[in-house]
Amino acid sequence: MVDPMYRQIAEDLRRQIEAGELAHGAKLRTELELREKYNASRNTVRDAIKLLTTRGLVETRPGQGTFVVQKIVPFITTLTGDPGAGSDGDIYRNEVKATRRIPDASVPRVEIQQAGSSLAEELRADEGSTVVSRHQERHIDGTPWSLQTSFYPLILVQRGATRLIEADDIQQGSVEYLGESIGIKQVGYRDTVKVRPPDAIEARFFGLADDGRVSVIEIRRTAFDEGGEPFSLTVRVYSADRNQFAVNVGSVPVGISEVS
Amino acid sequence: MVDPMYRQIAEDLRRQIEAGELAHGAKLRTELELREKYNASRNTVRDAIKLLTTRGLVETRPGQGTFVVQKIVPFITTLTGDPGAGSDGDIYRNEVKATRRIPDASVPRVEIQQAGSSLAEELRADEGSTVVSRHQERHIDGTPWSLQTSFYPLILVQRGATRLIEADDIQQGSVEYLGESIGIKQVGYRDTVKVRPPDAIEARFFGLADDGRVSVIEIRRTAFDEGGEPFSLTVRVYSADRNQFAVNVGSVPVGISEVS
DNA sequence: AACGATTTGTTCGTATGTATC
DNA sequence: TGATACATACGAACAAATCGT
Repeated sequence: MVDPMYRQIAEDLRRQIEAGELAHGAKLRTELELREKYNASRNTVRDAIKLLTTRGLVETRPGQGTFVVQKIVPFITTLTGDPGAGSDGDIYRNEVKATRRIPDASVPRVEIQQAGSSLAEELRADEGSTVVSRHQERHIDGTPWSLQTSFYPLILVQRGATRLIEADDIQQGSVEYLGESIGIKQVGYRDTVKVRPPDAIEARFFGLADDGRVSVIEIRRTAFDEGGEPFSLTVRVYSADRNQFAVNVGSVPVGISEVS
Repeated sequence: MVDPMYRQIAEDLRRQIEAGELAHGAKLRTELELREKYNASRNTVRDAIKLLTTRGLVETRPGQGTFVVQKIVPFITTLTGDPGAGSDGDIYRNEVKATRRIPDASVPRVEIQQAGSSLAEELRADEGSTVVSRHQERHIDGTPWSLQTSFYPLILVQRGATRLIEADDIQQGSVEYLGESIGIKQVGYRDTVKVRPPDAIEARFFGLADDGRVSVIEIRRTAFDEGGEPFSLTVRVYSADRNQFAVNVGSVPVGISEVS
């Protein structure tokens, strides 16, 4: 009937945090002290703390102690925008500029690959057909923000969009570049949003605990040309605890403030 | 230099799962068997399994064993739609109908509350002003799908939209009802998407482990009238492991298939 | 730079409770 | 009811990270 002891301890600590008795950033008592206070073993206290860490309430630092997590100011990205832009770094630049933060995108890592079944389906290409992938790490204010990989059918390069296979940032934005170089016009795009645990690379890049506690948000953007055919796929991955997303439909007043 | 043993064990099990040596739904060896295989203590084996659980790879069932998680077919909800509709149950009905699943919404729980600072700001009302809240549990095919709470300023009821305070489903959709009853026209809406750990109520409703392993997705939809003023806020919460969301901008071909 | 004190991280062994078959 | 398997709890020891002296 009664909860296990480690849950009771966790609940008591949670209550103290919610009630403000333990402020953000404050240090909890040490495991030895809590062990005495609750008259439990150190392992049981540790189980309670582990529960709170998976719930995102506290974090432990070896050699220092356990601390109530700081409140993070989320970064908001608007997914809806100009149907003819925004497939690559455009939204990135606009959003970052608007909020006066300092952006930084790494030099693209360009690879030539064969499309797997999933990628081929999303680009409506044949499985095994050749694609160009451009991978970038993106930061804001020096902290990791997102990992981005864009895929383009190699045919676009053969038709003249040769800069796609150069390891340079396409400053004007890839959508504009494709329009100017080979006349592809983007008339729309579709984003799919999904939440999943991070893989090892993502955990390291975002500085997340590698125990899958914090999720990442994956947004896949498929861009369509005038014929309704997809010509690029951009996959962006964000840390779920620092990012929010907005979707505006119809007429929406500007300057909606951020919510907690 | 080397990883702790429980991580090595977890890594070995993960590799087996990824490689398909352990199929979806397959039962792992018992903790005692794994203890012998890896020459470790049972507690260490349990630490390894715990790591895989938080990563969403396996689940344990008392008295039965540990199993590789089944692949879940995600349910996709499109956030972009008609600017003049979709604030309440409309999208719900449309989406569910289109995919031939069986929807079921509970009778609304209607409450009269005072707006807190956050809610007041989102509705651009005064803090402490009175609002109507309508809360519903929504299922698909009999399984829990989302928790939904809509907030309306009480002034709308006083102006004649009296059905807002009746504990009946508004079959025609609240947006249409507000238009017909008191002439409020929705010209747009804004969704904000955020990921967070579930609270106790959400964990129980979605059947999630109550240790915060699986996140929930919270979508707050603010609806705006012709004057650009917000007149309703709908908060929907989904389980992050079974749901994805789509955003269409511009001209996008229909019938994009679901991705894994 | 070195050292000791403090604090969390890992690993073991053991015992008992609870859920399932 | 008994057997099996996971859940909880205790105690102990050593390792590793951090900090102040």
